[in-house]
Amino acid sequence: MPELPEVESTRRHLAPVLEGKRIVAVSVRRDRMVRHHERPGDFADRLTGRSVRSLGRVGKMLRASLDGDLTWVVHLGMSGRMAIHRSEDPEAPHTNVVVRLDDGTEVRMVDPRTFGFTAVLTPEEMRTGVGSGWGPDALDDLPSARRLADALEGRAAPIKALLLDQRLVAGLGNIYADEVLFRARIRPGRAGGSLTTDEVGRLRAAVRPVLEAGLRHGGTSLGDLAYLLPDGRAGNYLRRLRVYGRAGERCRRCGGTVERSVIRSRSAFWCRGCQR
DNA sequence: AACGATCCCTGTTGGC
DNA sequence: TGCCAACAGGGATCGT
Repeated sequence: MPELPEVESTRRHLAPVLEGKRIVAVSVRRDRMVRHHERPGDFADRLTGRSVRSLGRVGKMLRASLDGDLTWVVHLGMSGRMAIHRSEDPEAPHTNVVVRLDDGTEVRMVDPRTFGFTAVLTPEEMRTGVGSGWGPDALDDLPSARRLADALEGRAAPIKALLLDQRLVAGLGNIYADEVLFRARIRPGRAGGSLTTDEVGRLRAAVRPVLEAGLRHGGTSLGDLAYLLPDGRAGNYLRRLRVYGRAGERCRRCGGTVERSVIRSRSAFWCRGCQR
Protein backbone atom coordinates (compact mmCIF):
# COMPACT_ATOMS: atom_id res chain seq x y z
CA MET A 1 0.00 0.00 0.00
CA PRO A 2 1.66 3.16 -1.12
CA GLU A 3 1.93 5.66 1.70
CA LEU A 4 4.32 8.58 2.00
CA PRO A 5 7.60 6.56 1.91
CA GLU A 6 6.45 4.52 -1.07
CA VAL A 7 5.25 7.60 -2.94
CA GLU A 8 8.48 9.44 -2.17
CA SER A 9 10.51 6.42 -3.37
CA THR A 10 8.45 6.51 -6.54
CA ARG A 11 9.04 10.23 -6.93
CA ARG A 12 12.81 9.81 -6.63
CA HIS A 13 12.81 7.12 -9.31
CA LEU A 14 10.52 9.02 -11.65
CA ALA A 15 11.95 12.51 -11.32
CA PRO A 16 15.05 11.97 -13.51
CA VAL A 17 12.93 10.08 -16.04
CA LEU A 18 10.30 12.81 -16.37
CA GLU A 19 12.03 16.10 -15.74
CA GLY A 20 12.88 18.03 -18.88
CA LYS A 21 11.03 15.54 -21.09
CA ARG A 22 8.10 16.26 -23.37
CA ILE A 23 4.96 14.13 -23.34
CA VAL A 24 4.18 12.97 -26.87
CA ALA A 25 1.29 10.54 -26.35
CA VAL A 26 -1.26 9.69 -23.66
CA SER A 27 -3.44 6.59 -23.55
CA VAL A 28 -6.19 6.00 -20.99
CA ARG A 29 -7.28 2.36 -20.90
CA ARG A 30 -9.53 2.64 -17.87
CA ASP A 31 -11.63 5.75 -17.73
CA ARG A 32 -12.13 5.40 -13.99
CA MET A 33 -8.47 6.26 -13.38
CA VAL A 34 -9.02 9.80 -14.64
CA ARG A 35 -10.98 11.76 -12.07
CA HIS A 36 -11.66 15.31 -10.97
CA HIS A 37 -12.19 16.47 -14.55
CA GLU A 38 -15.42 18.06 -15.72
CA ARG A 39 -14.64 16.63 -19.14
CA PRO A 40 -12.54 13.45 -18.90
CA GLY A 41 -11.06 14.12 -22.33
CA ASP A 42 -9.29 17.15 -20.89
CA PHE A 43 -6.78 14.80 -19.23
CA ALA A 44 -5.11 13.59 -22.43
CA ASP A 45 -5.69 16.91 -24.21
CA ARG A 46 -3.96 18.90 -21.50
CA LEU A 47 -1.10 16.44 -20.99
CA THR A 48 -0.14 15.78 -24.59
CA GLY A 49 2.64 18.04 -25.83
CA ARG A 50 3.55 19.39 -22.40
CA SER A 51 7.04 19.36 -20.93
CA VAL A 52 7.65 18.31 -17.35
CA ARG A 53 9.46 20.92 -15.31
CA SER A 54 9.72 19.11 -12.00
CA LEU A 55 8.19 16.29 -10.02
CA GLY A 56 7.07 17.02 -6.47
CA ARG A 57 4.98 15.38 -3.80
CA VAL A 58 2.58 16.41 -1.06
CA GLY A 59 1.39 13.64 1.21
CA LYS A 60 0.63 10.64 -0.96
CA MET A 61 0.09 12.72 -4.10
CA LEU A 62 2.65 13.13 -6.85
CA ARG A 63 2.55 16.50 -8.59
CA ALA A 64 4.34 17.07 -11.87
CA SER A 65 4.70 20.72 -12.77
CA LEU A 66 4.12 21.20 -16.50
CA ASP A 67 4.65 24.10 -18.84
CA GLY A 68 1.49 26.15 -19.37
CA ASP A 69 0.89 26.34 -15.61
CA LEU A 70 -0.72 22.91 -15.47
CA THR A 71 -0.13 20.26 -12.82
CA TRP A 72 -0.28 16.53 -13.51
CA VAL A 73 -1.35 14.84 -10.27
CA VAL A 74 -1.11 11.12 -9.56
CA HIS A 75 -2.47 9.30 -6.53
CA LEU A 76 -1.62 5.60 -6.27
CA GLY A 77 -4.59 4.66 -4.09
CA MET A 78 -4.02 1.33 -2.44
CA SER A 79 -2.76 -0.87 -5.26
CA GLY A 80 -1.24 1.57 -7.73
CA ARG A 81 2.33 1.88 -8.94
CA MET A 82 4.20 3.74 -11.63
CA ALA A 83 6.29 1.62 -13.98
CA ILE A 84 9.08 2.83 -16.28
CA HIS A 85 9.45 1.03 -19.63
CA ARG A 86 10.59 1.32 -23.20
CA SER A 87 7.55 1.63 -25.45
CA GLU A 88 8.26 -1.78 -27.01
CA ASP A 89 8.18 -3.57 -23.64
CA PRO A 90 5.19 -5.84 -22.97
CA GLU A 91 2.52 -4.42 -20.74
CA ALA A 92 1.80 -5.70 -17.25
CA PRO A 93 -1.82 -6.57 -16.45
CA HIS A 94 -3.87 -3.62 -15.20
CA THR A 95 -1.83 -1.05 -17.06
CA ASN A 96 -4.47 1.67 -16.99
CA VAL A 97 -2.74 4.84 -18.14
CA VAL A 98 0.29 5.08 -20.44
CA VAL A 99 2.28 8.29 -20.94
CA ARG A 100 4.95 8.27 -23.66
CA LEU A 101 7.87 10.68 -23.54
CA ASP A 102 9.88 12.17 -26.40
CA ASP A 103 12.84 9.88 -25.67
CA GLY A 104 10.78 6.72 -26.15
CA THR A 105 10.32 6.05 -22.46
CA GLU A 106 6.88 5.16 -21.18
CA VAL A 107 5.58 5.88 -17.71
CA ARG A 108 2.76 3.46 -16.98
CA MET A 109 0.22 3.65 -14.23
CA VAL A 110 -0.61 0.11 -13.11
CA ASP A 111 -3.47 -0.31 -10.63
CA PRO A 112 -5.59 -3.47 -10.30
CA ARG A 113 -8.14 -2.03 -7.86
CA THR A 114 -8.32 1.40 -9.45
CA PHE A 115 -8.51 3.26 -6.18
CA GLY A 116 -5.77 5.46 -7.56
CA PHE A 117 -6.44 8.33 -9.89
CA THR A 118 -4.79 10.91 -12.08
CA ALA A 119 -5.69 14.35 -13.41
CA VAL A 120 -4.22 17.43 -15.06
CA LEU A 121 -5.35 20.54 -13.24
CA THR A 122 -5.24 24.29 -13.79
CA PRO A 123 -3.99 26.59 -11.05
CA GLU A 124 -7.59 27.38 -10.11
CA GLU A 125 -8.44 23.68 -9.90
CA MET A 126 -5.35 23.10 -7.76
CA ARG A 127 -6.57 25.76 -5.34
CA THR A 128 -10.06 24.35 -4.98
CA GLY A 129 -9.96 20.76 -6.19
CA VAL A 130 -8.51 17.44 -5.12
CA GLY A 131 -5.85 17.66 -2.46
CA SER A 132 -6.42 21.36 -1.81
CA GLY A 133 -7.85 20.59 1.62
CA TRP A 134 -5.04 18.34 2.68
CA GLY A 135 -2.80 19.36 5.50
CA PRO A 136 0.96 19.87 5.59
CA ASP A 137 3.23 17.07 4.43
CA ALA A 138 4.11 14.65 7.22
CA LEU A 139 7.79 14.56 6.24
CA ASP A 140 8.63 17.95 4.72
CA ASP A 141 6.31 20.19 6.69
CA LEU A 142 5.38 18.44 9.91
CA PRO A 143 3.51 20.80 12.27
CA SER A 144 5.03 21.60 15.64
CA ALA A 145 3.89 19.71 18.72
CA ARG A 146 2.11 22.88 19.78
CA ARG A 147 0.12 23.06 16.55
CA LEU A 148 -0.68 19.36 16.73
CA ALA A 149 -1.91 19.73 20.30
CA ASP A 150 -4.18 22.58 19.22
CA ALA A 151 -5.58 20.46 16.40
CA LEU A 152 -6.22 17.52 18.72
CA GLU A 153 -7.80 19.51 21.52
CA GLY A 154 -11.34 18.41 22.26
CA ARG A 155 -11.34 15.76 19.57
CA ALA A 156 -13.26 12.61 20.52
CA ALA A 157 -12.22 10.61 17.47
CA PRO A 158 -9.56 7.90 17.96
CA ILE A 159 -6.05 9.22 17.42
CA LYS A 160 -5.54 6.52 14.78
CA ALA A 161 -8.45 7.92 12.76
CA LEU A 162 -7.11 11.45 13.12
CA LEU A 163 -3.68 10.37 11.87
CA LEU A 164 -5.34 8.90 8.79
CA ASP A 165 -7.24 12.13 8.14
CA GLN A 166 -5.15 13.84 5.47
CA ARG A 167 -6.52 17.25 6.45
CA LEU A 168 -4.54 17.18 9.68
CA VAL A 169 -1.25 15.81 8.35
CA ALA A 170 -0.82 14.44 4.84
CA GLY A 171 1.00 11.21 4.03
CA LEU A 172 0.25 8.67 6.75
CA GLY A 173 -1.75 5.57 5.85
CA ASN A 174 -2.77 2.53 7.82
CA ILE A 175 0.68 0.94 8.08
CA TYR A 176 2.73 3.95 9.11
CA ALA A 177 0.00 5.34 11.39
CA ASP A 178 0.19 2.13 13.45
CA GLU A 179 4.00 2.20 13.41
CA VAL A 180 4.06 5.84 14.54
CA LEU A 181 1.64 5.13 17.39
CA PHE A 182 3.74 2.16 18.51
CA ARG A 183 6.89 4.25 18.51
CA ALA A 184 5.09 6.97 20.47
CA ARG A 185 3.68 4.31 22.85
CA ILE A 186 0.11 5.50 22.42
CA ARG A 187 -2.85 3.18 21.89
CA PRO A 188 -4.65 3.73 18.58
CA GLY A 189 -8.10 3.87 20.19
CA ARG A 190 -7.31 6.78 22.50
CA ALA A 191 -9.42 9.87 21.87
CA GLY A 192 -7.30 12.51 20.15
CA GLY A 193 -8.18 15.08 22.79
CA SER A 194 -7.09 12.77 25.62
CA LEU A 195 -3.40 12.90 24.72
CA THR A 196 -1.18 14.69 27.22
CA THR A 197 1.33 17.33 26.14
CA ASP A 198 4.05 14.76 26.59
CA GLU A 199 2.22 12.24 24.42
CA VAL A 200 1.64 14.75 21.63
CA GLY A 201 5.36 15.47 21.77
CA ARG A 202 6.20 11.79 21.50
CA LEU A 203 3.74 11.39 18.65
CA ARG A 204 5.22 14.29 16.75
CA ALA A 205 8.74 13.01 17.37
CA ALA A 206 7.84 9.53 16.11
CA VAL A 207 6.62 10.58 12.67
CA ARG A 208 9.90 11.47 11.00
CA PRO A 209 11.99 8.47 12.15
CA VAL A 210 9.29 6.01 11.13
CA LEU A 211 8.80 7.56 7.70
CA GLU A 212 12.53 7.89 7.10
CA ALA A 213 13.10 4.26 8.07
CA GLY A 214 10.47 3.24 5.54
CA LEU A 215 12.09 5.45 2.95
CA ARG A 216 15.57 4.03 3.58
CA HIS A 217 14.27 0.56 2.79
CA GLY A 218 12.37 1.52 -0.33
CA GLY A 219 8.98 1.31 1.34
CA THR A 220 6.77 -1.56 2.36
CA SER A 221 5.72 -4.27 -0.06
CA LEU A 222 2.93 -6.25 1.52
CA GLY A 223 0.25 -8.74 0.69
CA ASP A 224 -1.50 -9.86 -2.45
CA LEU A 225 -0.89 -6.68 -4.42
CA ALA A 226 2.56 -5.76 -3.30
CA TYR A 227 3.67 -2.23 -3.96
CA LEU A 228 6.62 -2.16 -6.37
CA LEU A 229 9.10 0.57 -7.16
CA PRO A 230 9.06 1.95 -10.71
CA ASP A 231 11.96 -0.32 -11.63
CA GLY A 232 9.92 -3.36 -10.54
CA ARG A 233 11.75 -4.04 -7.30
CA ALA A 234 9.95 -4.58 -4.02
CA GLY A 235 10.61 -2.45 -0.97
CA ASN A 236 11.84 -4.40 2.04
CA TYR A 237 10.58 -2.45 5.01
CA LEU A 238 7.95 -5.12 5.65
CA ARG A 239 10.18 -7.30 7.81
CA ARG A 240 11.06 -4.33 9.97
CA LEU A 241 7.49 -3.41 10.89
CA ARG A 242 6.92 -3.40 14.64
CA VAL A 243 3.17 -3.98 14.79
CA TYR A 244 1.39 -3.66 11.46
CA GLY A 245 0.16 -7.02 10.19
CA ARG A 246 1.65 -8.86 13.18
CA ALA A 247 -1.50 -9.78 15.15
CA GLY A 248 -0.80 -12.76 17.41
CA GLU A 249 2.95 -12.43 17.01
CA ARG A 250 5.39 -11.41 19.72
CA CYS A 251 6.02 -7.75 20.32
CA ARG A 252 9.63 -7.07 19.37
CA ARG A 253 10.01 -4.72 22.31
CA CYS A 254 8.28 -6.31 25.31
CA GLY A 255 7.62 -9.86 24.17
CA GLY A 256 3.85 -9.52 24.60
CA THR A 257 1.34 -10.33 21.92
CA VAL A 258 0.48 -7.84 19.19
CA GLU A 259 -3.28 -7.23 19.05
CA ARG A 260 -5.57 -6.30 16.21
CA SER A 261 -8.67 -4.20 16.63
CA VAL A 262 -10.94 -2.42 14.18
CA ILE A 263 -11.08 1.36 14.19
CA ARG A 264 -13.25 3.10 11.62
CA SER A 265 -13.65 -0.23 9.79
CA ARG A 266 -9.88 -0.42 9.35
CA SER A 267 -7.35 -2.69 11.05
CA ALA A 268 -5.29 -1.28 13.89
CA PHE A 269 -2.34 -3.26 15.23
CA TRP A 270 -0.89 -2.42 18.63
CA CYS A 271 0.78 -3.78 21.78
CA ARG A 272 -1.09 -3.63 25.08
CA GLY A 273 2.17 -3.78 27.02
CA CYS A 274 3.96 -0.98 25.20
CA GLN A 275 1.17 1.42 24.34
CA ARG A 276 -0.96 3.36 26.85
C1' DA B 1 -18.57 20.84 12.87
C1' DA B 2 -17.46 16.34 14.08
C1' DC B 3 -17.97 11.74 13.52
C1' DG B 4 -19.16 7.34 11.60
C1' DA B 5 -20.82 4.53 7.84
C1' DT B 6 -20.89 3.36 3.03
C1' DC B 7 -19.16 2.85 -1.46
C1' DC B 8 -15.85 2.05 -5.10
C1' DC B 9 -12.81 -2.43 -6.98
C1' DT B 10 -10.61 -7.03 -7.57
C1' DG B 11 -6.93 -10.62 -6.20
C1' DT B 12 -6.46 -13.51 -2.53
C1' DT B 13 -7.86 -16.12 1.33
C1' DG B 14 -10.55 -18.95 4.34
C1' DG B 15 -14.42 -21.69 5.41
C1' DC B 16 -17.47 -25.28 4.23
C1' DT C 1 -10.97 -30.32 -4.32
C1' DG C 2 -13.91 -26.55 -5.57
C1' DC C 3 -16.71 -22.79 -4.86
C1' DC C 4 -18.03 -18.46 -3.01
C1' DA C 5 -18.29 -15.05 0.55
C1' DA C 6 -15.36 -12.23 3.14
C1' DC C 7 -11.53 -9.29 3.34
C1' DA C 8 -8.20 -5.52 2.37
C1' DG C 9 -8.07 -0.24 2.15
C1' DG C 10 -7.68 5.78 0.48
C1' DG C 11 -10.63 8.96 -0.09
C1' DA C 12 -15.23 10.96 -1.54
C1' DT C 13 -19.65 11.45 0.00
C1' DC C 14 -23.58 11.24 2.79
C1' DG C 15 -26.38 10.85 7.00
C1' DT C 16 -26.74 11.94 11.87
